[in-house]
Amino acid sequence: MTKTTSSIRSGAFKATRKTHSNESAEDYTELVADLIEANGEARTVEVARHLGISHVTALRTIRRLQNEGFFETAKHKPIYLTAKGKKLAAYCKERHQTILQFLNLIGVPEKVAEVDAEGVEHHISKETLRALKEHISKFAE
Amino acid sequence: MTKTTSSIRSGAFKATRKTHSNESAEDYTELVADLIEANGEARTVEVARHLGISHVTALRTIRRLQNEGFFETAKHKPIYLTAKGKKLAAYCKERHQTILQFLNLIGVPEKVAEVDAEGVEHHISKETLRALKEHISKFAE
DNA sequence: TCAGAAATGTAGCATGTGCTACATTTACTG
DNA sequence: CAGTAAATGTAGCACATGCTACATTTCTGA
Repeated sequence: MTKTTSSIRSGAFKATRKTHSNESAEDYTELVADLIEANGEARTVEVARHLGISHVTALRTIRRLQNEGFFETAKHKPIYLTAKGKKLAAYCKERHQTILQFLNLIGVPEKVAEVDAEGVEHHISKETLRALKEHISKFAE
Repeated sequence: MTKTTSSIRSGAFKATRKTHSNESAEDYTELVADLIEANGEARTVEVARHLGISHVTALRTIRRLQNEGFFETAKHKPIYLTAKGKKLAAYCKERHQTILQFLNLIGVPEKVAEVDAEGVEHHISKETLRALKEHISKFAE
């Protein structure tokens, strides 16, 4: 019994780590989409302000995400979303709303729900999202 | 309207980042508890195997968590949990079970549920956990 | 128009987490 | 009890993300 009775589920941990590396893409694209909708454009300082980080960190990450094809931007210019970025932002926004709806449904206070949704959303698979939606509809009857 | 119509909710992002820094403590203590329960002791290589990472990475993190008061260990010796570590592990284990129960309840396939639970659990507040439990009981009637 | 404010950019540092390669220590087995 | 396998440890690298300090560019208003 050297193999341990608890099964080795390194797969789940690996999956979580992989998801982590996408979190910034999800947060940034969604935020940039919001800023564009609200202001017509998204600027680095605004992104930094909303995320509560320094403008330098925001700048560096925006550049990385630009290289990865989520943003289009140029020196001293605003940030725009590519098609890829828009798609991701739309998906994230909808997922975020669904999670908030669900947390609201089960009676989680609004402020707590906002924080939890922010942390949790990156780790919700399409299957779970679908299940959540169905579950919500049952109650909306 | 330079302030942006969308409210600035940097608080939620900050909270998520803070939670992130505790994720390894949660994963490691829970895993070490499982290993001790199964094998009588926890060794670095086993931790590494279960997490799907190299033993070097596991070693370094275990050391950090030892400095932070979660583990007791010594060179070439097994890893044990401090009272602080045991408390955290127990809380995490129960939370994990609750989340799995909930995902099962709404019909998420087992394998997907395992991955989602692993990713999500670190971001579930006490309030949401309580709400989840109450929600589950309603259905268990 | 031009000076100061705001935004952007660069340099350089820290921490956490991932890796491989290699060294040493411990444990097992013939 | 010696030799090898397994476990542990060290050195040194990478990347993502956080920071401050300082430089440069752009915008804005008197």
